[in-house]
Amino acid sequence: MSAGVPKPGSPVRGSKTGKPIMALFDLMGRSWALGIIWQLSSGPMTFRQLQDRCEQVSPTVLNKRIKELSQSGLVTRDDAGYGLTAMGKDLYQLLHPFGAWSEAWARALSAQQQER
Amino acid sequence: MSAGVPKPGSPVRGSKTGKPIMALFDLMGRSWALGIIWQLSSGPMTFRQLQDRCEQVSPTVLNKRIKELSQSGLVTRDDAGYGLTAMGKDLYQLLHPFGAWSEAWARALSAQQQER
DNA sequence: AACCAATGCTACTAAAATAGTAGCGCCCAA
DNA sequence: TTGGGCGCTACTATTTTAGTAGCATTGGTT
Repeated sequence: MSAGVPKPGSPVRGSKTGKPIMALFDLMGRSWALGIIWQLSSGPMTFRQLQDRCEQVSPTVLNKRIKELSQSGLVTRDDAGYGLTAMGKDLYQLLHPFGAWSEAWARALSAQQQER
Repeated sequence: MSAGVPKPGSPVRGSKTGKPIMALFDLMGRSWALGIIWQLSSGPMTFRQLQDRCEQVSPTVLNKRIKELSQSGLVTRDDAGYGLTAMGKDLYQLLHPFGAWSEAWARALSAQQQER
C-alpha cells in the first residue's frame, strides 16, 4: 500500500489520509528507523559504524532506511559520514525523553511480573 | 528473531541486547502501534471503533498489536472498551508533541520541494 | 421465540517487509 | 600489489502485514 517513502500529504503504509502524523508514524514504524536516529544523535558516522551500532542490522535494511530518512529530510551525508540534519536533531529532541521513560517502563514491567 | 512481544531485558526484533530503549523501539516500530496509542489517547473505545479510527486496519494486526500493548502494560480493557493504562497515558505525554512537530515537518518538506 | 445488529475476534491467502549472508567495485595507504 | 575499509547490491529465506470472509456470542426488539 505504501508508495515508498512516507510523505505527509500522500497516502502511506496503513494510512490513506496522508495526515502528517500518520506519515510520521509510518516512517518511524519501520524497523530500525528510530534506532538509526537514536544512534546518529551522538554524531556522524560511516555506514559500517552505524551498522555496528545498530547490532549488525542488515545492509539491505540500513540502506533502505537511510534513503527514506534522507528523503524525509532527517538524515544527510557529508565528509564526516551520515548524520542528522537540523530537522533530524529537532526530532531527536522529542525522542530523547524516551530513553529515561523506557527504563522506568522496564522497572515497572519487571515489578509487575514479580507480583504474580 | 523476535521472541514475540518486545520486553525490556530480553532480546527483541533487531536487538540482542534487550536494552529498554531498544525493546521500546521494537514495540513502537510495528505497524499501527503508535497509531493505536495515538487514537486511544482520546478515550476508551471498542475494537471496531478503534479499527475505524485506524483506517480499517485489518483485525489481524489490530488484535496482535492490542495483545502486545496489553502485555507491555500500555493498553487495557474494561467496561468502556480498550483504553490506555496509566503507563500508556504517560507514554502518550511523550508522544503528544509529535503531532505539532509532524505538521512543521510537513511544511518544511513541501517548502523544500518547491525549491527544486 | 425468532430476528437482528453489533461485538470481538479467528482463518485464510497474497503481498510486502525484513533478516541474513555473500561479495563486488572503489579508494587509499603501505 | 596487496590489503583493508568503504558503501553498497544481489540473492534467498523467513516473518510481518494487508485484505477479506465469516463465526460465535451478546443484547435488544418484535
